[in-house]
This record gives sequence, structure tokens and C-alpha cells, in this order.
Amino acid sequence: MVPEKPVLEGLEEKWRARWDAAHAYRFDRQARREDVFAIDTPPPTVSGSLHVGHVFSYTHTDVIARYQRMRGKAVFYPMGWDDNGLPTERRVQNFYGVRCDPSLPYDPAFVPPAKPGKQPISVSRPNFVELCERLTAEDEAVFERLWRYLGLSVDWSMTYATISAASRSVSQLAFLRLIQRDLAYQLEAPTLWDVDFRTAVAQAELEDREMPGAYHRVRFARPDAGFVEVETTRPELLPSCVALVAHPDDPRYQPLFGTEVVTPLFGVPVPLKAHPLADPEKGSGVAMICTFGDITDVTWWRELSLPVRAVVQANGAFRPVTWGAEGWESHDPARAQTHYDQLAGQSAVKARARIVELLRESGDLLGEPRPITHHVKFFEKGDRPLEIVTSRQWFIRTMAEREALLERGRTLEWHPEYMRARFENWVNGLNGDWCVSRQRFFGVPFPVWYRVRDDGTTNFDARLLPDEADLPVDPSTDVPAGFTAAQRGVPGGFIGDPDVMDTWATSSLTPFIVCGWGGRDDALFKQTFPMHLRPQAHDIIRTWLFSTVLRSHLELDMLPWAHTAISGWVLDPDRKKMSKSKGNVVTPMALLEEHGSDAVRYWAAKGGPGVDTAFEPGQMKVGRRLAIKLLNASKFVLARTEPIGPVTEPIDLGMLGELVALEQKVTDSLDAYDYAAALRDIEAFFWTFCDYYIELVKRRRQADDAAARSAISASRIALSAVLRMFAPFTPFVTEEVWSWWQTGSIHQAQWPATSLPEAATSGEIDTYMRACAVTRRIREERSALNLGFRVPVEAEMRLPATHQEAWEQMRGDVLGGSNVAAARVTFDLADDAPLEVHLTPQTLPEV
RNA sequence: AGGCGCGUAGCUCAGCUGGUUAGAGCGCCUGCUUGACAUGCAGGAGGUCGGCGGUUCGAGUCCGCCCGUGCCUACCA
Repeated sequence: MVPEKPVLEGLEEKWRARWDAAHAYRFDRQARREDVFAIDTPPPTVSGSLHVGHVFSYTHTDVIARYQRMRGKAVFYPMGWDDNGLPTERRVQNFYGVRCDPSLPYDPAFVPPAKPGKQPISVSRPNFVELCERLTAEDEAVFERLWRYLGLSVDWSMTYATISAASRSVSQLAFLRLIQRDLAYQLEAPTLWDVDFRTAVAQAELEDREMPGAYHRVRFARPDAGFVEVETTRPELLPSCVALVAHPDDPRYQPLFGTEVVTPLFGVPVPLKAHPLADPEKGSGVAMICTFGDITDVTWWRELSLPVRAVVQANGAFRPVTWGAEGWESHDPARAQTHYDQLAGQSAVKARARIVELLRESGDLLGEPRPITHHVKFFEKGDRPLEIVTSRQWFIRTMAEREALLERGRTLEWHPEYMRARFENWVNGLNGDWCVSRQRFFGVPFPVWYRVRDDGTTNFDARLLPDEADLPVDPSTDVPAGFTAAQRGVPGGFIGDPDVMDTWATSSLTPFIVCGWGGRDDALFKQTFPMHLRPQAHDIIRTWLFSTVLRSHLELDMLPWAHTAISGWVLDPDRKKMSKSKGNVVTPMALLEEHGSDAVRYWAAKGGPGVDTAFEPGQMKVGRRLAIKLLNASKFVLARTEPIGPVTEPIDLGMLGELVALEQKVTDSLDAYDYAAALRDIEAFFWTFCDYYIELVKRRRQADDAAARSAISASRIALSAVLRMFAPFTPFVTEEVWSWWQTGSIHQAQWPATSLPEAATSGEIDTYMRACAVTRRIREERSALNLGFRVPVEAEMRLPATHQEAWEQMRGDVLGGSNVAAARVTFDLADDAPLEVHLTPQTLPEV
């Protein structure tokens, strides 16, 4: 039934509830593999907040999902929540005012305070994890409500979370398999380290920030009483200096290679080495190698076989050192000790200030520090520069796979194509294997225990691994086979690996998690893997996309999906990325409520694949207008649905000819993931349909003859097809209109493939176009003469000779549609000449 | 510093493998209570397609250089 006054308000809630009740988007487990379209949806970080960028890119995916469903695919479209990891820990700490202290025992009676107190409460790790789970459950409910309101056609029965038992199980199983094949290994090595979070971080999590710094010119004594001068930005690392280095071809230092110099303040003899990575242009051409100031230090240390003198501890403070002891030899241990004792326990920043004073006093600082700005590596979520700390970490082999990964990237179909460069860029820039262990609490634990030697030390080579059937395990509470809980941490017993995995180590397995890999659901895995589409934004190509390709490559020797569709970012009007810190984010729910979900989706879908798109309420208003137009135009078409009959009139056939061409074009665009082009074309057709076709046939269809039947039938055919083509973009309004006159959901209807009536020839499209052109000329003329539509006019027209034949076929529609009472027409213009139309108002007889 | 985008009407953008007077929507201006829609309809104004060179019968479209802008990578001596 067509409502008297159709409105958009309330459609979101109405249809969300009905789709939900009907399980409209449930995946068909019986579908054949070739009929499945599987989507690997990005699990949003639930501890963060959803922003317009999410609405933007998830809409893109949903358009594709709905399109594929209408093409007859069994769409596999699960949603996940990324609740695993540091962001959740931070949110829980702030929300409840707690801190995790793994040394505390579990307190089953613990209740968090209603409001966080001034001082954080220390809680055990199990208590902390409980709070994480509790808060993420609340966050997930909010997220789900938004997604449903937006109209994502997700199968909510398959929702997963990256910290769930199933995800932990998959994550641990995949890890065990890597260990078995020596693709994961543990190593005590210098690693990038965040001193506040006290954890190792991976290359993918780094970001550079511009920081103020200063060059300090420091002199090292040479045996011949001269000096070597070194420029350093980190003078505080002087006590950890193990060598100086210059370029092998640098004539200034060639005579000194192989000789020793002595560090100022600490009197440590260190060699002067040659290495091609030293840049003669930088500073004095000589660099101080410390253990470790940056990753170049690590390279030099390894390649030049240098000793370690580490001073920065895991918490960022300088460790205590006994000078003169082994490894800390000095020409003057007492003096070194006096100096160093002023640094011990200090942070890098404080130690730097102190050592500059000491160097100045000793005369070893030449001139004053020269301020500069330079780029410093940070953990992307961190507040202080990363240090390099030697620690035992797990790594997944990536360096050996670089060529193979590039090949995977070439096989994958990228939308848009040029995003592949981001991937290749990243793979080519990898500088080490992937460090996957984190010294944190809320994450997937490593499924590993170690034997404890009789002397109480841990024997990391004696690993105890769980049976695959027992996964997931928590080695901090579970006990390895053959041991008892009482043997934990005691000589001769065992100890669990204390670390958790990098969140990407789990997120990289989303295709495995959702498809039932690892024996959890073999039938589902066969049905859905490899998946068809990985949609995501371009900022996580180096993390999520890369790591997923890597894991699938290592485990299954194949790509996890055939296509990837990369969304751009939402930019604010100043072309900056929208972000919380800039205070320019818009709450998505408020946005949807203000403009309507269809309208917001319309805006989102206009942002083509990969294109950064401005946040523009204007476009949402346009989308809203479109949705309203759909209601009204549909109402008008459906106001006369009978009598029907064969489509025979040239104008009708021409319009349908256009429609068929449109369907082909739109289908091609969507097959190529170009939803923006598809939407533009449908929209253009629809407005022409409203402004010209409907106006042309308005009067004709009021009759009860064959010509009327033709118009009514053609209108219905076109409306049906247009609604279905709009359905992936504006699911609510199209479903609403569909329900007026059709049974079933439009979202389960077939994608339109209109066939032209027998009567159609190629000529009708021209007739239709000419009818539109003549109509347009008449309207221009009316406007120029200020004659309102209601004023009947007489027309004198000159048309191109080529119009003559068509004219007989369109005459009635054109004159009727433009309220022209009488027309005199001649056909003597050249084909490309402008149509000539002259109107004179017809004086109506007085009524 | 390398790589990849982008630079077209006041704004947001479309212009595919080069081909007649460069398009859309918004905004603006003018007119219209047309029997689906004033949440609407009709019409209009508005662009030397970032710049300079080149290829071509012909370039917004291809090539080179430059400028602006954004992102990715690199950059702690």
C-alpha cells in the first residue's frame, strides 16, 4: 500500500527490526563454494570510538555486499571486534582507575569503583582481564547498534572478537605451527622498546616525530695526545659507547682505523672502526656507536662484532653499573664511577642534562650544544622516544619471504590498483623479522612453558608446548602436561611464557578466525576460504593487510583473498584527516539521526575507492533529497499500475533502451568495485526519468488505451529496476518503497537484467532523446518568456530534418508534457543546428 | 630525500583506452502554490581544466620539467 504522505523518518528502526527478525542477511551454509562471496571485514577497535571514517569505509563494503547478494551470491559477511591489546588496557585503566599488577593473586570478590579514584588501584592480571572483557562487551553493544542503524547487511550471528576463546585458539594454533616449522623463533636481541609501556614494539607500529634536539661536539682522546671529535645528539649514552666509526673512504680518519681512543669522563678505550654506513657528511664524519642508541648502532654492533654495554633499562632509567668490573673496564674506574653515579637511576632526558654539565666541566664538550630538530622514532601510541633494549622476544620470519610477499601483492587485485605501491613500498623497506611478543597483559598469551633449571634459572631452550586439542591455554594459570601446579616457578619445574602477542598477530588471522580454520569448521573453511574481498582503509596496509598476507602465505601458501578494496580517509573541510585530537570529529550516530542513514550512505558511496573525501553535509542533504524523491516518484508511478499491456510506444521503448544500457554500465562498475561511478549513473538516469520521462507520459497514461498501457508498464519496469539498483546504496528507502508493491525484501531480489520488449528497435532511444531535447527547448522558451507551466501556449518550431520521422512518434507526448496546445512544425534545419522554438500564450476562453 | 595520489565553475567532485562549442550536484540569480514531491519544479549566470615545454591533424586526457598540496617510506652521529 502506498502511504498518503510517505516520509523517511523511522525507516531505519522499522527495517532494522524486520531484517533482524527475518535473519535477512544470514549466511547460507548450504551454498556451493562458487556461489559464495566472502568478506573479511575489518574488526574495529572497540575501545576506541567510531568516527565518520568508519561509517564511510564500512558503507563501501556494504554496498558491495548488498550488490553481490542481489547477484545471487551467498554473502559471507561477519563483523568482528578488535578488543585485544593495548588500547583496551588503556581504556580500562582510565575507565575504572585500575592498574594491572601481575604479581598479585586473583581476587574473586573484586568490584571496581563506580568512579575512578585519584590513585589507581592495583589489580591482578585475571581481575584486569575480567574488567577488559566487561567493558568491551558494553562497547561492542554500542558499536553494533550503530552498524545496524547504518544498515550494514552483516550476519550478526557470526560476530567474533579478537580476544575470544576461538580467536585465542586460532592464534595459538597458528603460532605453534610456525614454531614447528621454525618460522617463529625466540631470540635475545636488541629490540625497539617503549619505556612507558615497557614492551617491545614492531616496525609496523613505529612513527617518526619531529623533535627538538642538539648536536653536542665531544672529544675522545687519541693515544698520540690528539683528539677525535664526535657530534652526538645523545651524549648521555657515552657510558655505553663501544666504538667510533667512520666511512672507510674518509681520508680524515683512514690513518686512525684500528687504533683506540678513550671516552671522556669514563676513560673507556674504544676502537675506531670503518663501516660504509658511516656518513662523512654528517657531523664530523665520525659516529659514536652505543649499545644502543638507534638501529644503525645495532647494525654496526652486529657487523663489527662489538661488545654490549647497555645502560638503559626496561623502564627507561639508567641501570646501576660497577666500573672496573668485567665489561666495564676503564683507565680510571673510580673517576668513571663518580661520573656515572650521577646518571644512574635517571631518565634519558635528565641524564643528558647532567652529562652535558659533566662534559663541560671536564672540558670535553667543545663549544655549546647546537639546537636542531630531527626525527625520532616513537611507538605510535607512545609518549617518549623509543629506546633499544636487549630482551628475549618472539619473532616471525618475514625477511626471508620478501620476494614471495611481493609476488603475492602482485597477484592480489587492488582497488584502486595504485594502492599496491603502498604494499610494495612497505615490504621493500622491512628491516627485520616481525617482533610479535609484547610485555603486556590483555592479549593472546604465547602457548609456551619453559623448564626451570635446578639452579632456578629458566631454560628457554627447553620448551614445553601444549597439545593442539587443549588450546587455548594461558601458561600463567594452565599447567603443561606432566607437571603439577606446585612445580610452577620452582627449580626443576616450569614457568609460563609471560608475554602476550602483538594484536596484529591475531588480527592477521581474521580470515582464519571467521572461516573456521584449524579444524573448528572444516566445511565452512572449504566454503569460504580463500575469501573474495578484503576491504580496509589505506593507513593499515602495512599492518593489517601485510600481516594477513604474510600469515596466509606462511601457513597455507596462498593469498587469503582475491581482491582488496581500499577506502580513503574522511577529511575535514581543511583537507586534514579527521581525528579526535584535532577536535573535528563528528559523532556518527548524531549524523545518521540528523540526515538519515540512506543520506549518509549516499555521501559515503560517492567517495570512490581509495579517494580521500571531504566530510560534506551538503552531499548528505543531496542524498536525503534523493531518498525523498524516490518516495515521491514511486508514489506517483504506483498511483497508476493498471491497466498494463505490452510496451509499444516509441518513447517508452526508448526509455527502456536507456535503462538496459544503464544496467549494463552499473553492473560493470560494481563488478570493478567502482560503487561511486555506479551510483552517479543510476542517479543521473533516475533524475532524467523523473524530470523528462514521467512528464512526457503523465497525460498519456491517464487513458485506458494501448498507449496508456504501454506507459504504465514501462514505468513499472523502470521503477522496479531503479529501486533495485539503488538498493545497495540506500537500503532503507528502497526497501520501504519495495514493500508497497512487491513481496519479499528488495535486498533478496534479483539484480535487474531488464530485457527489451520484442517491439524495440535501436531507433527508439534516439526518439526518446529527441523528445527530451525538444522538451528542454520549450522549457527554455517558457522560462525566457516568463510563461508559467499552466499557461497553455502555441508553438512554432523548426526542427532538423532528421527529427521528422521521430516527431510523429513523440508529438503527443512532447506537446502534452509541455502543455503546448497547438504546434506548427517545420523540418528544415541542419542536424547540428539548435532547435528553434517560438511560443505564444494562448488566450483561454473565459470560464 | 625517494614513492604514490591530487590540483577541472565560489564549494564537493566526474571526465574510460586523446576527437565536435568541458559535465554533475551544491551554492548563487530569475521565474513557477503544474493534479508525486515547495523536502518541490523550470530556467540562467559561472571554468584561459596549477604552470611551462613537447608528441599529435587534434590534449583536461599522453610525455618531460616546475609549482602547490596530501599521504606512504626513509632520516636520533
